[in-house]
Amino acid sequence: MTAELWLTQLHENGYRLTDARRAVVETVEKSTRALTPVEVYDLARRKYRALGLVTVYRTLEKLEELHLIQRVHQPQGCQAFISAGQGHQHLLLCKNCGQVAFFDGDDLDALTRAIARKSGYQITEHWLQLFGLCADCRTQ
Amino acid sequence: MTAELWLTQLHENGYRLTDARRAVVETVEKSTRALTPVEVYDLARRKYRALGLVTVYRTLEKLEELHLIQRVHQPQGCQAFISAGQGHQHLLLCKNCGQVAFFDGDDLDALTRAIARKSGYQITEHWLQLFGLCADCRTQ
DNA sequence: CTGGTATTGAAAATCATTTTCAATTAGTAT
DNA sequence: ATACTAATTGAAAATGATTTTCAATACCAG
Repeated sequence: MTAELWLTQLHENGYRLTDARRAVVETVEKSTRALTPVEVYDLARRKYRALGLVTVYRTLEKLEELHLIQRVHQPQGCQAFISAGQGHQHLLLCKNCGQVAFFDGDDLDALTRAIARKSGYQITEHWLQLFGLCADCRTQ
Repeated sequence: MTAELWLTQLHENGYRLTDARRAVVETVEKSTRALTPVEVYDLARRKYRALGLVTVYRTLEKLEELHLIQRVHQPQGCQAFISAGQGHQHLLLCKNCGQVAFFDGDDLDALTRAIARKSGYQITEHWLQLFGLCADCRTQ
């Protein structure tokens, strides 16, 4: 996924392409760690000085709506966003540097079925997130 | 876990027992769905009218610190708390009524090891949360 | 009972997010 | 190209959640 593709997605969904949106998209798309709206604002203003924080919020909203980014939940807070994975993927977060990796192939079907049987719940969704140290932080 | 035990825990950790804290503890301990600070405030004020919202925040903070409650992350927000499960347990949330159930016995070791190998991360923690419909909501 | 100190609630401060609004601008139709 | 028009913009104000400040109160050890 490149920034160009994200912009195309926006355009195809009826949104106009502006310098403000380009700056936000390029910033978020290339980040390998989750960014808060203010962090996006600070970084994106290097590309487009006139950018307003409100526009960052509004652009993030649209990107989330198009499933191009996703919110990251962490003990310290839940305001940060990262580019979304492809298909059904989960997050792996480095507690030290904040680096985000994706993984798929989680097969929780057996677990889910067992829990459903015991609890009487009909399970429709799951959230799984792993925390740890990335390869770089591990060796330092 | 009863409200009395929570109060004992607070006392044993050097905190004083007050009417305000008793009202908050009794409210949160007996709830089967996650409550936001304002919800706790509204409910607890039925027991202790003079309660202040600030005290609710301060008491929730202490209960979380003692691992008697835990924050619940949901798509609509992450400000709600629920009584914590025993040991290593995960949450199962009803999307309709908000009812919370706990489950344990999640064996994610095999999955975790596989992800660790592929990603190079050293995995130290995981968050797993299931969503669905509770038995009651399912049949309505 | 008493005294020292943790705790209280109200008000103000802070921080994150949303709304309002007039000016600008992207992109379509000419 | 040019003009038009609705979407988009940033600033300021409003809102909502949470934290800090502070003087008054009340818990509880002695």
